[in-house]
Amino acid sequence: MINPFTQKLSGLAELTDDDVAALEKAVSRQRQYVARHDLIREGDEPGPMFVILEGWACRYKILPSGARQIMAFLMPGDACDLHIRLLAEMDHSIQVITPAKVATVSKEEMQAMMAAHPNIARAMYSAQLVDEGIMRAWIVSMGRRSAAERVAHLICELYLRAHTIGSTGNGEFDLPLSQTILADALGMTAVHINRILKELRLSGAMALKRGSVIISDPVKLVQIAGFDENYLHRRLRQAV
Amino acid sequence: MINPFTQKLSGLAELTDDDVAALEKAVSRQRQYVARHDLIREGDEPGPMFVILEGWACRYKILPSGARQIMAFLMPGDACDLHIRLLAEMDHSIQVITPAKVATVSKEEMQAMMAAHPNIARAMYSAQLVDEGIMRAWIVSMGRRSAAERVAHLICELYLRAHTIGSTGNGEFDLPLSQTILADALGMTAVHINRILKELRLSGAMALKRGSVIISDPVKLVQIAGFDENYLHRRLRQAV
DNA sequence: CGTGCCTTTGATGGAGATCAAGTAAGGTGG
DNA sequence: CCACCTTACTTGATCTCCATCAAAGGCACG
Repeated sequence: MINPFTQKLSGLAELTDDDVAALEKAVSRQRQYVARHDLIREGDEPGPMFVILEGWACRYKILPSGARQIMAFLMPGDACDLHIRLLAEMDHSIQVITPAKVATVSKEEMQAMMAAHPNIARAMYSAQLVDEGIMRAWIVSMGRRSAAERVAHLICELYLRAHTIGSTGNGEFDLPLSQTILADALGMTAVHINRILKELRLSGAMALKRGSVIISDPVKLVQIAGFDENYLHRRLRQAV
Repeated sequence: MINPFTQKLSGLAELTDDDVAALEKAVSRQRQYVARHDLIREGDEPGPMFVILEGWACRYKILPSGARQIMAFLMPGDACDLHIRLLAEMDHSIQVITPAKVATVSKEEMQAMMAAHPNIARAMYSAQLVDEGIMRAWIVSMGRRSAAERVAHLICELYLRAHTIGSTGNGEFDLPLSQTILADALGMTAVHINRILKELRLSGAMALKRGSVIISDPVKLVQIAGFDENYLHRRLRQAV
């Protein structure tokens, strides 16, 4: 089974066998973490780049009030923070949500690999652009979408992202997020998320169960969310 | 008078005279735009990189409902979208807010400059990381801060950003944003922004007038906002 | 077989949207 | 210089969405 990092990047640029071999080698330094382990905390000095291989993680920040805001979800294949070593300290924390297997890639390894493999560099840059697009989409959701639209939009996004790493099956996919975590990501309370989920379930659009989502009516869900997948850039420019 | 792009990048990496000369040359293809001109629209194929030299711009998206969400402000010195050519189409639009002078830098020029001037490359990557930090901060604001906190936080951010390009003077700075635009950026209505501004004015923290802000009590404003400037990364790592 | 965490449901209050005017300031043409 | 127009700002009344508080049930895990 190919690793999800390679799988994701191969969707962002043409990779040769040589490129693939380099990627496989790059993620060979792996560690297993228990759920809720912080990979790095706000204020820490950035270290190596993390690549999620199994499980989910998130970027988050705790406010003085104690409230938490999740700013991004990281799923298998996602890498954090190319070039992060340029900064003196992290402005947010990264935590594993589920038990997770994570690889670390040093700055030197990364630089060498990107210099020797331009396809990989291109894929990494595209991945970063997509991540920025996702952040912008989150800003739009938080600013101008209702609670139900926000939930539906997030589920659409996560479904497509899971799809590109091959972890979906006919309208269903694993979503190891508690309602509390969804609330922290969408800027709501867990109680309200719960009501919205009930609403969406009754509408027949989707149903969230412990650990997985069933998208019973994809068309309706997309319609509720006002979802346009363009920001995920699944269709990239051919010749650059 | 040195151009603001050079000024901003020189705060992000040590630049030699040679680097500065290259930057000055890079932004020599300039054009003037009238207020509200779209530099590029959602769906367009990405072209050259834009560098704002005078005036302000913003990234935004229009929802099916007609609502607008602004996702970023661009002020003099800010560049848009390094590597954007890797994507097939824009997932958002960029519009000039005021009359503005904007330079365009082709992908080839940019690549040549970054290859020949590693300091510039480092500064550009740092700038991109800061921009990502700003987006994350916006997500936090939208998700977990009250209207007054959001406004105060944005003003703090814009003040510091304006400060690094030298366009502030003792607690006052130019802010050419209408209340409608602030509303579109902060996910509120113009009416509500107006009330919040009144509140902030009466509290003595700050006052917004046509075209400029007076920060009468910086300590109070920072306190209202819960502002921590770490995400702007004004202190960068020395040796990388 | 508890004992926590997570989910579900109800009741109530508040922040902010919406609707509806009205005021002030700048721009333009006569 | 004045009448007109446009754009931005200000204020009030009402309504909606979502947060908050409270409590009970369910599921997983030790």
